Amino acid sequence: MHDWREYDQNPVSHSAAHHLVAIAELFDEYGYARVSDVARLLGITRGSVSVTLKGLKGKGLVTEDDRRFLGLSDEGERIARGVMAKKQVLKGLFMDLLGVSEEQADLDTCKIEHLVSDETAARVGRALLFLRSGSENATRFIEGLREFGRQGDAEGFPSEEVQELAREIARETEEPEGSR
Amino acid sequence: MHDWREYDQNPVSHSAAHHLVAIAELFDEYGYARVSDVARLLGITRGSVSVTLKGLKGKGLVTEDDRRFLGLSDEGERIARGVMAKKQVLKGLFMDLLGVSEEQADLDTCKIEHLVSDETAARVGRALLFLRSGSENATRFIEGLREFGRQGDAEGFPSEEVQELAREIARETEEPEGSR
DNA sequence: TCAAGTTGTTTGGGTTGCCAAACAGTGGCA
DNA sequence: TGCCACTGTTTGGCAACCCAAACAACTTGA
Repeated sequence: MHDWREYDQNPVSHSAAHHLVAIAELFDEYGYARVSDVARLLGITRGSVSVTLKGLKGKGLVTEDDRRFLGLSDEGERIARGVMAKKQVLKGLFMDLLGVSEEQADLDTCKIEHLVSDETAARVGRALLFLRSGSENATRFIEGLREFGRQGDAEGFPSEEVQELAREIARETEEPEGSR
Repeated sequence: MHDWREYDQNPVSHSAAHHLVAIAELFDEYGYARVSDVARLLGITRGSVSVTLKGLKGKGLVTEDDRRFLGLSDEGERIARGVMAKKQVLKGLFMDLLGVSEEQADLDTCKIEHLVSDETAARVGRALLFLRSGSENATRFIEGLREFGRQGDAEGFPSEEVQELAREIARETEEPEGSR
């Protein structure tokens, strides 16, 4: 169906995404962002940030002031906002719908935020808006799920129950051979 | 809250996970797996597989026959089954709950399957089981969501609507500074 | 004013994971 | 028997990323 290595064929790498988001966040909070600030926020050295940003400037995603203040181009801004929005909606999905703790949701979304497609993220957003619309259907669903969740075997992963479910889904979608 | 670079502090790398899953899938389908088979399935050279598997053998995840047939140790098997199950439940979540196309769901899950925590994956599994339990709440929710989904602006990502939602979630969870 | 701290850059090193190419071993088959 | 196809391994290269360390160019405060 497609090549499994598409995982790193994204518009920007995980690293680059974090650099862009860091600049956006620093700008939002302090009104400016410098190499050192980005390095501190990301927990890496100034040298690494300096090199990475050189590349991002080359790609036209990051700009630099005459006073060494960093900024984002329109495209860089768009990417950063997209990644930030994806993280938030995924976090909302995990917490509000699935009942995952905030700590865990944060860990999970941090890893996948930049990998999820726009389409899927948009749908997650819609689902979340629906969930928050106060619809009768939505609230009852959540209640039902919470109740249901307390029943199953909560031991480890994957539980036998979940493995059976996984096999079932695999049979249904009938992945053609060689797709991964 | 935690270091953003945890993204690559996983028990096994994305690459290693795919090698293990490939062996499991080949074994399921043909009853055996060799270096060449894995290479063909993953679309990389035999040399690369040879080197990677040397490492996985060293970690005790992969075994080798006297006839050069590959196998998985208990731990390797556990990891492979876990990743495969995660992929399937996430795919189910995206398709059945969010209405994402199979093609897109496949692309998305392929990228994140090995990154999602056991806890979150288990909860996704429970939600999916609930969805398939035929519960009145579940089916009504899906219907309501489908209807709701047709209303919003479907232009690009992130739409203004979704960005607003993201900001809202961010305000609620109130991420402490320096968490990324 | 001048020493001390901060800033951004450069350089050499290390890791992971891929490829291409060269080898060597094995099996079939004419 | 000898050739061809296939298998698995090794080697040198390359591209991302990271760090540590050394620099030069500022601020800044006593």
